[in-house]
Amino acid sequence: MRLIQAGSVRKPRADGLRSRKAILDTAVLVASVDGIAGLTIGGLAERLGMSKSGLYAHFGSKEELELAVVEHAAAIYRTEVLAPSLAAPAGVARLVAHAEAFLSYVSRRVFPGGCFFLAAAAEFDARTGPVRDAIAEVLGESDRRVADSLRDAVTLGELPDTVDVAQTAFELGAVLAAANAGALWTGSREPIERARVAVERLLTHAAAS
Amino acid sequence: MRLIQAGSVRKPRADGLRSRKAILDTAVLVASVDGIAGLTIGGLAERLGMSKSGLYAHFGSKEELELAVVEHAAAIYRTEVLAPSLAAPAGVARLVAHAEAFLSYVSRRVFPGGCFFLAAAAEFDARTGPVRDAIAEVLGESDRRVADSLRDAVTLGELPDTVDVAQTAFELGAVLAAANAGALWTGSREPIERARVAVERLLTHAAAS
DNA sequence: CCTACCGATCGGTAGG
DNA sequence: CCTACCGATCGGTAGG
Repeated sequence: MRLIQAGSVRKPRADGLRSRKAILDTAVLVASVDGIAGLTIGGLAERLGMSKSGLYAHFGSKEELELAVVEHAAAIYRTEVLAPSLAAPAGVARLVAHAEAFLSYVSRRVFPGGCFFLAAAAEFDARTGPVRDAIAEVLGESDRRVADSLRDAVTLGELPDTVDVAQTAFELGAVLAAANAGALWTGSREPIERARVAVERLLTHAAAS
Repeated sequence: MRLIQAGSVRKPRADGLRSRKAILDTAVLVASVDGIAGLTIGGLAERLGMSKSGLYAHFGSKEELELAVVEHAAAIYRTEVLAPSLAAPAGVARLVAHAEAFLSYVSRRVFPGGCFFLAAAAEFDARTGPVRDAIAEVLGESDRRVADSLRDAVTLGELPDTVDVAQTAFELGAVLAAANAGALWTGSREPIERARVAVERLLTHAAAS
């Protein structure tokens, strides 16, 4: 029995994991600029100075590579955006922390092609399959962080219970996505600052509703 | 002198123009779903039941085809979104007409992959060249329609002159783009309705500022 | 991790 | 508009 699929369950060596990480670091950069469909095994291998079959030693197929790339990008997104906001106190403070973390992540160009998951969502909006599902999971986590924080703010009495949580979450998400798109398209920081103003205005309006 | 580039200046026959239109109609549909980079001469030829060299009779290169596709999509966008809003009276009415025309265009799926130019902007935000420039031209026309209408509204006394035109235009654009992205991603009409609510709220806020 | 290969498809061209 | 072709590159595999 042990021999069945022995290759896929065997423990990778330390340098195997290191080279897997090196591959994914590069793949995530390429995918953020050229799109996930823009990833090619050959192109990636050349950038890394290894052969195509060297890549196939780590990922059995293109789709496995794509999934690993999305998971690698997810870990970065959680570290850069979701973790910092969770460190802030629940409610309005966490909502503001989320917006600030997201705008910082966009303007620091953590991914050179802007927010990996907004780009991926646009690329995969007409497709189905495991890659789309993995992208949806991360987008869902981010949206839930916003909606949950709004609900917490109501529970804590920071916002009135007349606030439309889903509507406010939609508008906050719209403004953050537009900051990303605008910063990429124009190359300026203006969209980032406009998003800050809009978030503040949205929260002021929610507080007065 | 007349013989130089005689081929490219000769007058196309009527059926040549008809088949060119048929090619572009199909190409625009494909590009809206798979992206402009997802267009292939071979794939397009097969869908149209013609040979690859048949396509090269109309477009000398892939980039020429891409430019023609963007221009064809631009004509549709002007007809569906920019023309209807221009028919409305200047000011707030034209602004509302623009938003309604855009949301209608998105929810009627004039392009099956959603707004052609928002998708194209995401795809080309890291590139340079004539295709990006053609996309930028259409996005600029649309943004100008919003900003001009806001300024007209101030001139007409419909909005106070304390309104921040650029900031309001940013927020309106954000909400319309989010309606497109959300409708595509979720497949529901909810983002369209949320955008309507947000536009109304934005205008109410601007009127009271 | 490698070399060496596979069939399929890419954009594009020659010649009609 | 066509057939027939070009070199390059795609994802993937055999065998080491």
